[in-house]
Amino acid sequence: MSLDNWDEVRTAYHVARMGTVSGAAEVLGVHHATVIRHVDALEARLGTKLFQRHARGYTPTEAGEDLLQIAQTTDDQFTQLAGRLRGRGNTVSGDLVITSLSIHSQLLTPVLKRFRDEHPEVVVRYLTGDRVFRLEYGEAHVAVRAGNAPDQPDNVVQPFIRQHYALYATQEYLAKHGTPKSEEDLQNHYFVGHESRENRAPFNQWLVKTVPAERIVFRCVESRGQLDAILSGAGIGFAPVWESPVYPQLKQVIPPKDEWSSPLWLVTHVDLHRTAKVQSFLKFLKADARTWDDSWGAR
Amino acid sequence: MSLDNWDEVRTAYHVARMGTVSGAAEVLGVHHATVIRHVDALEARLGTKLFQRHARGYTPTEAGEDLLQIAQTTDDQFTQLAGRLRGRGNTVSGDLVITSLSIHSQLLTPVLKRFRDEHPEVVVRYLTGDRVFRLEYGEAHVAVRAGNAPDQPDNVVQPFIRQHYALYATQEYLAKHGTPKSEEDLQNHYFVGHESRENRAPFNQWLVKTVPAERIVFRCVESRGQLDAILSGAGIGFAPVWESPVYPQLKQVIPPKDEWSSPLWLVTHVDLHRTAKVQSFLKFLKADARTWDDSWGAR
DNA sequence: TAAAAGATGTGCGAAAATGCACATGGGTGT
DNA sequence: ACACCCATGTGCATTTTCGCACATCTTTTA
Repeated sequence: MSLDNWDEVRTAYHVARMGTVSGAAEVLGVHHATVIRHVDALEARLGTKLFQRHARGYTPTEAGEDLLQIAQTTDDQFTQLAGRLRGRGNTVSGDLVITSLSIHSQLLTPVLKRFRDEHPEVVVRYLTGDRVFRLEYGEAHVAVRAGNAPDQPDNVVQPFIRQHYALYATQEYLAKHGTPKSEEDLQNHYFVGHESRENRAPFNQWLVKTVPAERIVFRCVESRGQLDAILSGAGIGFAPVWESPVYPQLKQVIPPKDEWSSPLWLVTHVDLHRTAKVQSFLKFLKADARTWDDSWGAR
Repeated sequence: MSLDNWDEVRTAYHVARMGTVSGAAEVLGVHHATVIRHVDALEARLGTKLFQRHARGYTPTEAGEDLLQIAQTTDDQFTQLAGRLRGRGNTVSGDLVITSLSIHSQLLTPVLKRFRDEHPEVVVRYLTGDRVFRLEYGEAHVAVRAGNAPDQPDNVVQPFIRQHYALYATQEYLAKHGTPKSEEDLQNHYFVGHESRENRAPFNQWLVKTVPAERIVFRCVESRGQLDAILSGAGIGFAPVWESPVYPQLKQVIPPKDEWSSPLWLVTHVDLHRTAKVQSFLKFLKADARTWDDSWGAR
């Protein structure tokens, strides 16, 4: 059995430090009767006299000196802790956890790097993966989500950018199968697509609707896998327009259409949305994003 | 401003450890509503979210993790402290502080040494000096006092031994001035006595009454000084009978009288009197004292 | 799919802790 | 020696805190 009342320890600590009940009461901002009762209760619980009572005040016994020393370090540590925690609320430091689908890694990583350049005391943790990291469990501060606007109750959702898609193929593929002359001509080509026809991405819906199923010859669940398939010359497929500059071998077969694009959302948990760290990052991210549209020629 | 409510920290600590409010409430033995209110109050005071709330429980934020670590060590230290303090009440260990006048040092030191042999985990601190160390201020556990029975309200007083005094002189003095044949013959000798005629020691009162003032030629305040004066051959004087074996050059001029003797008292503060350590020492001391009377031939 | 289990969160009555006033008692200084 | 000052200690009224019951929501299981 351990000490189950830390406030009484704190009271006894101040009594030992001050030497008098009255002095401790003043420091603690409580009535001296409260201090007496705390000390009495603590001594009764421990079965040990902590103080020698006399007319000049309370003198710590051996046990009281022992407690004084322990509680002194505790008080120091708590003071430091309170300083850290209070400061943390209004400073941009510590971990900044961002999450998104793997496909957005190349888009976000440079921004994260630049943000860290401006805030060196921040440790960026960028979580990507198949599963969606949940803000409710404190797994991330900010999430970048695609598709329809999320409507989780405790999430703060902001529109980020529209993600424009176009149809790409490699030079190698086009040399072998020719370049589609028109959209009708697409029916004679081979495609890389999503494994499931049910996928809600707008360009996937368009593909399913436009092209015969047997022409979608390479299907992946992961966007990254689809990109790899296109890069290997397996067929024509969708890729974000911002990704094409990275792969010179990709040729744009059909330019982006508005109906293919899907919005990206910035999502934060309501508890963390107001913190300086998150606000600072969101502001930085949106400012940075404004420069993207120009360089890609996307709206 | 620091953390002024350690119990709330303790509550938050258990929440962080358990991961759920309900779990923490069970461990703490309180209602889960209390836990929620503690955490809310602590977060409000700190201005920082400590936990991410969700349907599965409370997940610590960065700040919560920080608090968890600090409070973990605090809990460990308090547990150890409680163990030490609880044990101390019933075991014979730690400091044992004894005080007496300097004159009793040679009497008590051997007993203290033997007591420590039986209780090696005890550290004996033997305070002697001119001033009386006060039990009320926790300066000592046990005091050996001479004279009338002390009647301080918070002190537990027990009779110890009677201290028998006799008149001594050195061989050298007796060779020079002769040995008193009778008590009347004392008037022709020289004496070592207390500086003040008012001193309440019974043998001093007897001396003042029996011997002309001009025959008390060497006067000291300290008993030790008087003994040194006798040893130097300055005159005849009183010394405790138990001290004579230590100094072979001392010769007993007149054997002890009951009216010269003064009682010694064992005094303890009421708060410490019941502790095992003090009780153990008192018992040991009284048992040891029973052997003294025999060897000194005193009653 | 529906129900059961377990978690958080809130209004209200009960209980406990607190503050206040006053008594007591020793220490200090004139 | 006396009075004043400061500190401890206690009964009582008040404020605060706690526990209970119930509502709500999510996850899991039948």
